[in-house]
Amino acid sequence: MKIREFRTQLRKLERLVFIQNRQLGCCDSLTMAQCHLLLEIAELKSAGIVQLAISLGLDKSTLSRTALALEKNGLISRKADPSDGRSHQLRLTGEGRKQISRINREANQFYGSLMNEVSEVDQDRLTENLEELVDFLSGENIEIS
Amino acid sequence: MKIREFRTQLRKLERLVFIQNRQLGCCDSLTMAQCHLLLEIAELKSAGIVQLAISLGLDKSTLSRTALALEKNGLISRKADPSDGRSHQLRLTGEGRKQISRINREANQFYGSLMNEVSEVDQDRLTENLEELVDFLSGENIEIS
DNA sequence: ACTATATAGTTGTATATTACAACTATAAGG
DNA sequence: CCTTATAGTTGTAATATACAACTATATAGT
Repeated sequence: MKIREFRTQLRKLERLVFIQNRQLGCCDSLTMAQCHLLLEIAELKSAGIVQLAISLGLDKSTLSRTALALEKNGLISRKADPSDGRSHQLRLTGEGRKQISRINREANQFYGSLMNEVSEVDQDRLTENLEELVDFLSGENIEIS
Repeated sequence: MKIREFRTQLRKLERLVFIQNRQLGCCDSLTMAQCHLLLEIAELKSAGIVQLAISLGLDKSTLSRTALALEKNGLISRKADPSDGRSHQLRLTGEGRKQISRINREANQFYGSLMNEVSEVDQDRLTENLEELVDFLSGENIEIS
């Protein structure tokens, strides 16, 4: 059984990603939590606090405060949901989109320089490996042949 | 270029691992940092604060305090290094080893139940995939064929 | 329509995680 | 010995997070 080896590697990966995230530093102007939230809002286009809390696996109070910080920084805006008086939809502002570009540029540079070290075939394989792992850890592995 | 896809998946993996770690909860008696440190000491058998700080990628002050907590909980002991009066070697106590067993039992159960969902061949492939990713992200990819 | 319950979000509070800087004590090289 | 390097601790501050209590709005049952 490979579980022990698997777990050891997973811990290594965890720490690597932690350290790399800190080095990338989200352009030095955002905290990590803010950066994660910004990227998630970008992905969902428009979302409320509770929805974001669920999709990031965090408490809604945490998200409420992090979103407030992003709003103060002018990176997102909130708009009352006309169909539900309790809910506010969060969206990127123009400045938010610029920030996303900066984050992407830095991250692409970092991961791009790693990718340049390996062949195109390996690049594809690494990405597939990663997807497979994500599916596996999500418990969405039923259809892996 | 697969970078964008790769990064998206990496963020997903990050959150998955974060949430799963919290659910596993290190047997409800340790914080996550303490759990990581305990596992690292188990791996190194015996180590000083600075060595652990380097191998975990954290500041020595952080490790100093986390180690103190583990010591107070009776999970590790420290012994003055006879060859260097500044250094203290940290080691697991019997209780620490028991805790490690509990952590491993819980984690093996969790990952084991995921592993049971896939074939043995896939289990091996997933572990290899993970190793390859760790090497890639470490920048130790020079010899990947 | 009225009341009970559920949901979206905010705020108060506490804890954990971490880094940086300043410090003490010991080591090692000249 | 004197200077510099290293191991570890302590003070301080920022970040990250959860849980519980709260407000306001929505929805369902009667």
